[in-house]
Amino acid sequence: MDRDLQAFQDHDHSGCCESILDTADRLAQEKSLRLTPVRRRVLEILTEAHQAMGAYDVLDRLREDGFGSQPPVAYRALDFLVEHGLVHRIRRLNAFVACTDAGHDEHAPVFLICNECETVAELSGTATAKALRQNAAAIGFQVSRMNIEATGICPACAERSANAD
Amino acid sequence: MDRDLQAFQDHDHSGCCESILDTADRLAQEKSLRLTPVRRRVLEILTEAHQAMGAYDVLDRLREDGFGSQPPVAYRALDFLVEHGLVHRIRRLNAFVACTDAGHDEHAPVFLICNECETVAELSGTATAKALRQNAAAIGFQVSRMNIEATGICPACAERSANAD
DNA sequence: GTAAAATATGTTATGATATTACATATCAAT
DNA sequence: ATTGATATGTAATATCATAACATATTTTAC
Repeated sequence: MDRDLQAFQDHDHSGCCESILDTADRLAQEKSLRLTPVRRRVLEILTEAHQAMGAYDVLDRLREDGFGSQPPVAYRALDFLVEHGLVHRIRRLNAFVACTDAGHDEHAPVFLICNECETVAELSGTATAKALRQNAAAIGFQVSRMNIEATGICPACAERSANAD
Repeated sequence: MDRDLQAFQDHDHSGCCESILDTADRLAQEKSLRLTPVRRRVLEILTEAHQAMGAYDVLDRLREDGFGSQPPVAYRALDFLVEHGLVHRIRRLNAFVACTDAGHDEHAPVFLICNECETVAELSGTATAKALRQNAAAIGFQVSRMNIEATGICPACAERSANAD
C-alpha cells in the first residue's frame, strides 16, 4: 500500500503503533535519549489516538494514568518528543501527532490536513521540503526548521461525498 | 533590488506601504470588498509596522484610534483581511503580516522567519508551493489552503554575526 | 558507594491567544 | 422609508502555553 496514502485509508493500525514505539525505543538506545515513563506514555497516547491531539487532551490521559495533571507535564513531554523528532506539532491545529517516520536527520515532513475528517497525513522526503530549502538558500536564508501544512479534502472524503450525489 | 531579499534589507518602506494600501484600495473597488475603516486601519497598522504583529498588539493600536477595544474587533478585521489575501497569518508566531503581493488568485506564499531579528520575508510564486500542490495531488488530496513557513537565520543577521567574530 | 551536579517531574499561578453570544449600528436593495 | 444583510461593539469565557519554584530522580566524578 502506498505509504503516504495510508493515513487516509483503513490499515493495520496496531502494527503501525508497534513500529512507531519500537523505533522510538531503538532511537532512545542509540542516541541515549531519556525516554522516561511520561514521555513514552505521551508517545503511546498519540500513536494509539492515530490523530492530532491537543496538549490538554494528552494531559487528560496522563492524569488518568496517574501522572502529573498540570499543563507543563504534557507540554514538557511533548516538547521533548518534538525536539527529538518523535512527534510533530501541527501549527494549524495547535496540536501534535506521532511521527510515522522517525529517525531521519533533517526530517521535514509535509502535513495534509483533511477539513472533513480531520485526519492528518505525514508525507516524508517530499520535493516540497527540498524546494523550500532551495528557495531559502537562493536568498541566503539558512533554514533551521520548517512547517509545511496544507488543508483540504482527503481522497477518502472526496470519494464519500462523490458517492453521496 | 531582489524583491524577495527586500524584507531583510533597508529599503524605501514608505513607498512599500503606499503600494500595499493602493493595491488594497484597488482590489476593494474591483471585487467590491467592504474595506471599512477598521479593516483598512488594521491593514495600515500591519503595513506600517512592517513586521508580524499579534492580534492583541493590533487591538491596542485600534483602541488608541478610538475603535472597539475587545478582541473580536481585531480578530474579525484580521480574518477578513486574511480571507481576501491582504494579510497572512504566520502560524509559527501566532501573528499576522500585511501581504506584500496581494491580488493574485491562489496566492500561496512561503514565509522565512528570522530567529534573530524576527523579520518575516514573504516569497511569492515559489517552486515550493507548486511542489506542495503536486505532492498533494499525487495522492488525490485537494488542497484548499497552505501554510509554508521556515525559521532560521536571515542573510543580514548571518552577516552581522560573521562580522562579530 | 556517596556527594555534587544535572536533569526530570510535580505544583501553583498566570499569561497569551481566540471564540461565543448577543446588542446595536450601518449599509444595500427595493 | 422599510427591510434584510452585514458590520461593529461589548461582556464573558474558552483554549493554549509558560514562568517560577519545590521535590525527586538520574548521572557523573571522586
